[in-house]
Amino acid sequence: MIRDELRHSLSDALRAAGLPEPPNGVALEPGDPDRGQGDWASPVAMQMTKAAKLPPREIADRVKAELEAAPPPHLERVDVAGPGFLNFFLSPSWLHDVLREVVAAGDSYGQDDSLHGQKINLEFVSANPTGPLHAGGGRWVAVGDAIANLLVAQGADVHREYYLNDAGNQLETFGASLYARYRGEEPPEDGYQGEYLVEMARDLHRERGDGVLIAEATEWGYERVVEGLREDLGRIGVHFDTWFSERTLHERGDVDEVLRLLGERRHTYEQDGATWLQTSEFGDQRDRVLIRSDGSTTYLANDLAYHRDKFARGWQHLIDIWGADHHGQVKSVQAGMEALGYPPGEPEIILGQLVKLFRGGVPVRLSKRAGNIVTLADILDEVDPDVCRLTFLLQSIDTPQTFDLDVVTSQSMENPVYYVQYAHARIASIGRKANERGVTRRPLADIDLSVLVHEREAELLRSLALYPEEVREAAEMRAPHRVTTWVRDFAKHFHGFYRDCRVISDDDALTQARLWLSEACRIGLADALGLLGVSAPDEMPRLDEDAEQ
RNA sequence: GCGCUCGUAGCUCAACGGAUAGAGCAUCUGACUACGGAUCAGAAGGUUGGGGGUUCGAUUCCCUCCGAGCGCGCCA
Repeated sequence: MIRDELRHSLSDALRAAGLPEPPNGVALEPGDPDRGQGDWASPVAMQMTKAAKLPPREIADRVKAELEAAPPPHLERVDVAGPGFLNFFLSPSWLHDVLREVVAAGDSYGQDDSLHGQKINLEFVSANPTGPLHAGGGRWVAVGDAIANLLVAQGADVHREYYLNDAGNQLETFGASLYARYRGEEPPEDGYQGEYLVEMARDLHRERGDGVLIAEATEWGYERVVEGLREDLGRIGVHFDTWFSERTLHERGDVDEVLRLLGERRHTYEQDGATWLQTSEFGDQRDRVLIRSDGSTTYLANDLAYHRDKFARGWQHLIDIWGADHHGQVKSVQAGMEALGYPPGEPEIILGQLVKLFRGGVPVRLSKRAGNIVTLADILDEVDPDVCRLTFLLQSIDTPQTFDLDVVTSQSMENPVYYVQYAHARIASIGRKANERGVTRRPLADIDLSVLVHEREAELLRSLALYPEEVREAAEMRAPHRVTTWVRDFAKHFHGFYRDCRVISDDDALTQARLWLSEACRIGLADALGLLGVSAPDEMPRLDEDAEQ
């Protein structure tokens, strides 16, 4: 990796110049060649002004002299610019090395081992089993799966988990609503009004006839809903390793065990007939109830038992993805786990802002109970899973997403998935064309890459050089949209290259080099799309001629 | 009232504390007798909500005000 080599050279140069090294490491960033910043740039001289008690330009000059005395690979020259930036100008050969690195790594290019061997449990979606997944929930499906992919790419052992809240009174309400429909009555006022329950009741009648009891209806409906959840998730290509039933916790006495442990550790107290947990001692806004005065346990008590079980099953780090509407519970759960003796910050909670659904610019109100829902399945009926996923992965989860059904379901230019996939399909098309003409790629070791000097080619290789670091940062920040941003940018470079640089030509040497460059691009595109859970097609349907009016 | 999150081009969004804040869409102007035109190039578009502070340097960190979303139950 050229970046590491340059960092080492900088460290050596600092030492040789008798200067200390910045405590948080030598900064080195990609430069902008168009602005005369070279291929790489370091602000290290500005970082050191205080410690070295010297003006930044002078530090930079000294470091520059040392760098010239012992130049790093590919170095053509170092400039000192602006307030004291050290700008590295490299010969194009550094980019040719990038191409070789990409091809050598193959499909593992972009992978790293920063989380090597870590056993991580990632829980996401976990929508209540009282109805189908709604459209907005698709965000957690796409984001969760992509984060799992990112963690795996960093060497972690990742377990995807879905928590089924099948022990609370929500399920009872659901059962009562279904039962009411079954008997041809309206659901209770605070029950689930959704149309889907009418259909389910009809099926229940067909399968089991008359005389079904409410408990039986509830179980039948619950199983039916879970089947539906699995099916919807399967359609978008997401599979969970574990579907964990909350009931398990009660049946095994795990909740009682947690209550006993918390009491033993003297973190609980009685008040107003209820049992409270001193979560405020661990940073929560106030204490929380564990056992109600009627003797039942709260959601928090059950959740603590659940997270304790995840650790007991051998996972070293727990990550939950929650919608921002649950942010109020973050501290409570973390405080409870700390009270149980687990490390602070467990589980790690990734909060995502919610999706605002629009149709033709008009907001769509969603409520499972009111029965006015747009489901994920509805979206998948209209667009393929790739479009659905990428749309949810376009932006940071820190910002609320506006998801316009009309825009997403139209094959419009606002939908970047085609743009990116088209780049991949073009590469495959080049391969097909080469075959037709009897052109085959010779071993890379025999190819002279020095003919790759076009600015379009340089752009692609620069972008590929930064890719592994981009993936690592995306994993660290739990920010899959960074990969989306990268791949959109990369696809743009590829389309530009394709336009300006003919791959298959009469120039055999150039053809060979460009075929290998295309292969490196294919590797990058396919890997990034894979992380996002989006397919990388070799062909795409042609748009109709008259589609542009 | 308290807490969490957010505020960037007309719209949707990017930007490890780095140099002249970038893309896409929309608008306008152009481009191939070509490996797939779902393509490419250019123009225009900004007081990064306002004001302070820290820093060599702030969209980014801190404070404050304004505005938005969400949460503040012995619901889950």
